[in-house]
Amino acid sequence: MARTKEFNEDQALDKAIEIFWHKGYNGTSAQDLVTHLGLSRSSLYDTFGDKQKLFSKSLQRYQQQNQDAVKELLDKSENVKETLHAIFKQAVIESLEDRITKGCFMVNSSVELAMHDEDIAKIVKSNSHTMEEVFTNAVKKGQEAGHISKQLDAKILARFIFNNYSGIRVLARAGERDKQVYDDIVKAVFSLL
Amino acid sequence: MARTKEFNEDQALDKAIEIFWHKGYNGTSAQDLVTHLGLSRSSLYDTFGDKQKLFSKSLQRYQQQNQDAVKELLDKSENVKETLHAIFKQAVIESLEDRITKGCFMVNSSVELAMHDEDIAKIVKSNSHTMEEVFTNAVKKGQEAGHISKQLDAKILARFIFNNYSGIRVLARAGERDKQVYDDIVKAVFSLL
DNA sequence: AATTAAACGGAACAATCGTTCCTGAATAAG
DNA sequence: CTTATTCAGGAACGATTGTTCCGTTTAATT
Repeated sequence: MARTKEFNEDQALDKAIEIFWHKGYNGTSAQDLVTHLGLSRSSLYDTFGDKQKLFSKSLQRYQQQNQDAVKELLDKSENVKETLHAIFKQAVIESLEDRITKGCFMVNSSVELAMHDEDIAKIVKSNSHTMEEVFTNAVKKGQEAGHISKQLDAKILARFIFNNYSGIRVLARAGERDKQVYDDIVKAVFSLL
Repeated sequence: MARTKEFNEDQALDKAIEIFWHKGYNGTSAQDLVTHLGLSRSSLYDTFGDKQKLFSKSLQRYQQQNQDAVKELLDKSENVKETLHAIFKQAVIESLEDRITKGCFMVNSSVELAMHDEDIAKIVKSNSHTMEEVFTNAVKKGQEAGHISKQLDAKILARFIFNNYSGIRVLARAGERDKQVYDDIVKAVFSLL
């Protein structure tokens, strides 16, 4: 029989996420991928098809990783407002720590490709939909527990939260390094919850 | 002496804004520019230098056009909160009307290029700085007139407003066509002012 | 009318793009 | 040992990229 695969496909995908995230789709060349993933050109194309498919798979994997993390945090949480606050604080920390500011892979891809690539558009929409659902359920839970104001519907607040999350990631991608700017936004957002 | 210019440089820049806005920097080829601007390759390069310089000039022109419009609206306004609301409503309308969803040229460029091109990064930062100033002054004015809550500092609210504006433009770029989503966000934002 | 500088169309440039293909070595199971 | 499959490496593909150059046309000034 044949030789077994020597590299882990998921690990390779993680490397692909890194470089696509950093450089974007159009900014990443085939040579970049070969160098960064540590695979030969042939292995790369045999395994993933072409650049577009590799990108699509990378974005899907990124989506799942992030959604799972957020969903688990909120499901487990006994004080949803605090957990949401922690999620935002973490986003701020990442935005400031990251020497090469990458923002959010989903936001970046959405801006660069969603209107030109139907596959990517589908992923972006699926992500928005799921995140809205996750946030809505979380807000409902928080409202029932008395941690979050009932002045606005859960869905409205969920969309509001998601919108500010996107905005913060754009700020990060733009290279904002002043912590006070992020903190001010977070403060304003959570004064509404 | 020499022949006079037959095309209007600013009109050509407006055409450049259109196509760069739609396709992004990397997505726009030299041929795209020749076709869309209606200039010959040689005239284009003689006039604007190279692609990067043309992009940079386009973005600067876009920035000035938008800043001037917003600044004038807010300076003239007698009820800043209502004017801000109108600005957001207008952004929503544009997001929904635009058959080819373009989002915001500044946000798009920021995400695509700010971390890889110092010239663009400078323009983005200058834009953020100016918009923050414009919004801060507007909020102050609204707070003094009693139209906007004084619970949060003007600068905090200004950054908060700007962040949600960015978020909405990302939504638009991602192809969101459900008016309710935008309206919900605007409702939440203005419930805080 | 002669001069001069700009605008033009289009050919041509080298470089890079994503992708395919080939060779030979490596490694597993039969 | 044979066979099957995957690996790496690199040559090569045509297409497209951004850019330059050149010869011609155009029009304002002297």
